Amino acid sequence: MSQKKLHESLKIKEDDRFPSRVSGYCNWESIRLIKSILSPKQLDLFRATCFGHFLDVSDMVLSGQFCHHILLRECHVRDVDDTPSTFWFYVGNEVIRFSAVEFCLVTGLTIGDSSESPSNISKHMDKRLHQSYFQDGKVHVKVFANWFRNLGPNNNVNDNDMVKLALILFLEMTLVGKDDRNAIQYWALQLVDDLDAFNNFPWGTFINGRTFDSLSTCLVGRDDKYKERLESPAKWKTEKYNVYGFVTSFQVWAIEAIPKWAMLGHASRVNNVTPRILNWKCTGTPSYVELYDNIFKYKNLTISKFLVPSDEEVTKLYWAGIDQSHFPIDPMIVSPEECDCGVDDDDYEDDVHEDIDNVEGDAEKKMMMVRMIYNIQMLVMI
DNA sequence: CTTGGTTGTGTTGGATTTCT
DNA sequence: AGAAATCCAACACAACCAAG
Repeated sequence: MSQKKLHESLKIKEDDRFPSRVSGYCNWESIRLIKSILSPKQLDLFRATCFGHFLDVSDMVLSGQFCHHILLRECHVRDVDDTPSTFWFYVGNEVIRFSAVEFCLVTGLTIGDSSESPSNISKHMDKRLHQSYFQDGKVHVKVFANWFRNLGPNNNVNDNDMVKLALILFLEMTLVGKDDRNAIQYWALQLVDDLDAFNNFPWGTFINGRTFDSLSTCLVGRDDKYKERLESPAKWKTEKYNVYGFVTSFQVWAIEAIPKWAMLGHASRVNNVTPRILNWKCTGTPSYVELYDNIFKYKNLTISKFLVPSDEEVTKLYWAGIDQSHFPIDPMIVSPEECDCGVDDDDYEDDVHEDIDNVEGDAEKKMMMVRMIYNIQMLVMI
């Protein structure tokens, strides 16, 4: 992969990189709450669900600056046929990939068919939980969390319901990661009443999609905004954005992709199990400049281009939905001329279609090559 | 020790988008 | 069109740290 091309494909040019404050709505207080309120028996039941392993996640402090540095290095890429959306970041002198593969290996959440909309799935289910605990009224995340907190450890909610409500609490506060003034997703409260259906739901696809949407839009247009702001008389010069969704998955992936982060002491390996989110404790929140000086300015940085599942991981249920041939091991770099920057929305669709028509043959060939190389690499690794 | 800068976090008004 | 849901961003504040 030519460095020059990679450089040109950056969504934000090197000279336009800007400092910013970053926060996420992914709140791990849910796990602390659940641990303090559920009985040992209820915790065992929770542990057996699709979110059970998250009980063992260590401290997860978000380093907004670390995430920001990576997001600043996003490349323009072309999606290949039905390829699920994939990020490529130009870090050091190479690219690193964040796709559903990485999300899956980090979180242990299943990737699967999500053709049917979630609210449709639970349409026919009754609203028993909603009615018995909230009289079918509005339930905002904050209200729900407070209600849960006030239950205390000695409540009279039965074991099964307690586990179901805890699942929703974790889903809303941590995985979905949104403003806590928003309402919880009522369809999830219906779905959870059928635990089997809930456990089999492709949460990985759902949460990854949400996280991807937020990560891919949070920087759009912000470099220009930053410049404007610097020149304006506004008192408030700092750029700031919030990331929705499950940012922790992005950070833990980044820790594995850029080993220097852990070497500098910002994260420490506490385990060697699956999924990988259980292996890391995150404590460091170094500044933007410090990160540049110690990590991002280096061109010979050691990185992991993409995550490769271990022998153990390929046997896991959550891995079953992944078809690796759908995930290119090299980005389909798009040059600035082909990118959508500065193109009006109306014209954009047509432009894209033209582009695809022009390069379809090449893209096909390239993908075949990519898949071949990938298969060979996989064989070598095994 | 103080000071000033940077960070994450919490709270909030209000703008924007989506739903009905 | 109007309401509800969702998101943006302006603060305030405490913890931390490095320089003076």
